[in-house]
Amino acid sequence: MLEPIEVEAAGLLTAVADPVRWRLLTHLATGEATCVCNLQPIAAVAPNLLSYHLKVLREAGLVTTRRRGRWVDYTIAPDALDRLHAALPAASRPR
Amino acid sequence: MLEPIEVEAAGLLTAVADPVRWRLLTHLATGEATCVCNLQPIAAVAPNLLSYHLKVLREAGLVTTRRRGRWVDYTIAPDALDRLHAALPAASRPR
DNA sequence: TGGACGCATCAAAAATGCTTGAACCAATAG
DNA sequence: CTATTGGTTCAAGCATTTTTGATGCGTCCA
Repeated sequence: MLEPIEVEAAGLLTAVADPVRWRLLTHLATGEATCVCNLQPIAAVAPNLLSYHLKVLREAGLVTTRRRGRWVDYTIAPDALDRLHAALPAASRPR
Repeated sequence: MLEPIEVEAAGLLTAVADPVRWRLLTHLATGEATCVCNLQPIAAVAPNLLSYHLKVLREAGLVTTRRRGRWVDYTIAPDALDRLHAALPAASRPR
């Protein structure tokens, strides 16, 4: 019996529970839009693999993208950090 | 190049990024020591599997155990929730 | 219009994590 | 002692993720 809240929580946490994605999100946490080429040295993985990890963050709703000419800028979602903190276990959660 | 802080963070988050362990920790978050037999209905998994998940939480330092007769009580670590919040990505983290 | 650049997608391989069944240990009860 | 109860550990199977190499797609520049 999997409650919706814990599926949501576990899903969000899974998205950041990876060193590469954690680094990416930590960098984006400044709020600045950053093109993939500038995220490359932060992720320190192959380009296609970086794409994969960004997709995971995107599908978790933690980042948004916007094409700018040849580049694609990634931006942290406004509520991303709040949602992550809310996803952590906490005392006296209503069941 | 994996920095210690992100290994620690990813490790902690991985430990809670599982529905069963998330439920366990959420229950323990009240601070009450609880024997495995009482955690059983919360986890809703086979006894040995519950043991496995508790071990993961234990090795992450999120819970502690104490034997009481035939039973083993699990308690959330005092700093567990703080450490989890600190493990989330945040803006302007010192590099 | 051809080529280069930035990035995404795909399928298959490798790694990791979860689950299961059985055996095992510690503590109490009979 | 022996049996039972509460938990743990182990090895193997299964599923999900992560990684890799190749290919494709949109945009810009010459």
